[in-house]
Amino acid sequence: MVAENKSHSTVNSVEVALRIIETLKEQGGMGVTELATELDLPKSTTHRYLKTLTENEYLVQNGTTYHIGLRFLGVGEFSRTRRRGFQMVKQKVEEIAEETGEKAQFIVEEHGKAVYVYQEIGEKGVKLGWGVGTRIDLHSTSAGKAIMAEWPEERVEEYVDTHGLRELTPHTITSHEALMEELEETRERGYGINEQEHVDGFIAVGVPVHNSSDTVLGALSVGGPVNRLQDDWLEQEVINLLLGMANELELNLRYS
Amino acid sequence: MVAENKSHSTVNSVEVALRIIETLKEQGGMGVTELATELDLPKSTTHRYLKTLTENEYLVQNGTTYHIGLRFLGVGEFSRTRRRGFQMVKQKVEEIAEETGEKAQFIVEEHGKAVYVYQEIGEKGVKLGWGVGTRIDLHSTSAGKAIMAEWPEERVEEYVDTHGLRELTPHTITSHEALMEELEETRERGYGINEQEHVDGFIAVGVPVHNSSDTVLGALSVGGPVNRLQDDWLEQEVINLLLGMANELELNLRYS
DNA sequence: GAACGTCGTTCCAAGAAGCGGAACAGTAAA
DNA sequence: TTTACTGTTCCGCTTCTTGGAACGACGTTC
Repeated sequence: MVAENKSHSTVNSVEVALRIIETLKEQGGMGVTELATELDLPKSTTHRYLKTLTENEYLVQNGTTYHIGLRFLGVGEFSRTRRRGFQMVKQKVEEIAEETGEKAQFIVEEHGKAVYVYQEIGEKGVKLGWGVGTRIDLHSTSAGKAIMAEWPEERVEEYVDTHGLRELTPHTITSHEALMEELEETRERGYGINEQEHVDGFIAVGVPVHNSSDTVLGALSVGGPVNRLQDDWLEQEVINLLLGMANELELNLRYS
Repeated sequence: MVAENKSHSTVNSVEVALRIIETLKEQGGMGVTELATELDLPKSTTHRYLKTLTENEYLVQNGTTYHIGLRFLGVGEFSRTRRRGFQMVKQKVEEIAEETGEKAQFIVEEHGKAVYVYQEIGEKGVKLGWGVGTRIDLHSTSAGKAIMAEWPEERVEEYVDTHGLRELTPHTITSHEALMEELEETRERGYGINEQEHVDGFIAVGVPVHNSSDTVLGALSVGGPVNRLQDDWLEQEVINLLLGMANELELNLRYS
C-alpha cells in the first residue's frame, strides 16, 4: 500500500475504519464479503476491522450483517450540545416550523460545509431529503450564504479555491465574482436567499446568528416548494420571524 | 505495547482512535499534550491521531484545542433512522411528553445497555441528566426491565453473567432471583416500574414495543420526581397513555 | 528584551503490529 | 450429498505505526 494522496503521517488504519463506517452509513447493513469487495480489501482484513468496531460497541452485528451502532448517537448528540446556546436553538427551530408550517433548520459551517444541526418539519413541510447531520455546499444554500456573508473576503476566496463552486441547478452561482456580489447583497439586506440554486423547485431564506463575540455561529433557515413560498409572505412574515428568532438567540447568548 | 486483555486480532490503532473520541466527548475540547498525558501516549502519536481524525473531518480544530466534530451527528442520526418505524416513534415521544408534562423517552437495548434513542422533556420535566445517546444499565430502569421481560430466560442469565447487577441506589435489584421475579411480575402486569432503583427520588414506568415479528423493538417510558408521579395518576393515566402509544406503534409497524 | 517554559508540529530509524493468502467452518440451496 | 456461498481463524512476511528527539511558535516572566 503506497502513501497515496493524503498528507504523509496519518494513521492509515484509522482511515480504513472511517471508510468502513461511511460505507455502512451509505449502504446500510453489509456482510463481510460485501464490504470487502466494495472497499477493495481482503476479507480477513475487513473482518478484523468489523470485529474491532463491534467489540468496542460502535457497530452491531445482526446475524451475518454489520450495522452502524447507536453509540454514534451519543457522540453526535454531544457534538451539538457542547456549544452553549445550542439547546435553545432547538426550541426556536421548533417554533419556526410550527409557525410557518414549512421545513426549518439551524445550520452551522464546519470543514467548509453547511451542516444541518437542528431541523423540524412543519405540517406542510416536505418530509424527504436532507435531515440532521447532512452536509451540503455553502454557496448554494440560503443559510450558507448568510454565513459566508459574515466572513472576511479572504476566507471566502479560500473557500472557493478549496471547494470550488459546484453547479447543482441552472440557478447555482458558479463564478467567483457573482458570489462576491451576492454576498454583498446578502450582507446589505440582512438575510440570504436560495432560489432553486440547490434543488430545482426549492426556495429558502436564511438569517445569520451571531456569537457573543462578532463571529457568526450559524444560520436559521426556512425552505419549501417555490409555488408555496410566495414573495410577499416570504419577504415579510417569514423573514421577520427569522430575524426576530435570531435576535432572541443572540441576546440570550450574550447574557448567559 | 502488549496484547493486553482484548481478544487477539483487533486493530489496535482503531481502538486508540476510539479512546481519543471517547475522551474528547467526556472531557470536552483538549490540546495535544493534555490528551497525551490523559491517555498515557507520546505527544507525537497523539498528534498523529488527532491530525488523522481532523483531516477526515471527524474532529474540528479550534486554535490549539480539538473538539468532536459534527460529522458524528450524521452517523448518529443514521443509526436511529435506519430502522423502519423509528421516525414515528419521535412523534409519539413528543406527544407523551406533551400530555404528561414529564420526561418521556424511547429506549432500545444494544450491547447489553439501555440506550436513549428519543427523548422529549415536558414542561414540568427535569432538564438535567441523561439525554439522547446515553447508555445505562438495563436492570435498574423501567424501560430496561420492560425489554428484558420479553427475553427468553437464558438471555437474561447471559446478561447477568456478563454485566452483573450493579447497585446504584439502595433500591436497585442486585440478586439474580429477585430480578427473575421482578421480570415475571413485569410480564404479567404489562409494564416495567423503576422505583428509585437507578437514582434516588426518581421514579419511572415503561412499556415494551414489539416488532412485526414477536421480538421486542424497544420501550417507551416516562419518568419524574417521586413526589409528583403519584400512584393513582401514574398507574392509571400514564400507563394507559403509554400502552396506547405502544399499541399504535405496533400496528403501524405491522402494516407498513 | 532576553531567557525561559510550554505549547504544537515534524523527522526518521527500529521493530512491533497489521496484512492478507490460504485453509477451515458453518449454512443454505441444488 | 454436493456445491457454492457465506464468515472466521491462522501465521509468516513486511509494512506501517511508533515515539524520542529536535524544531518552531507563542506567551510569560524576570
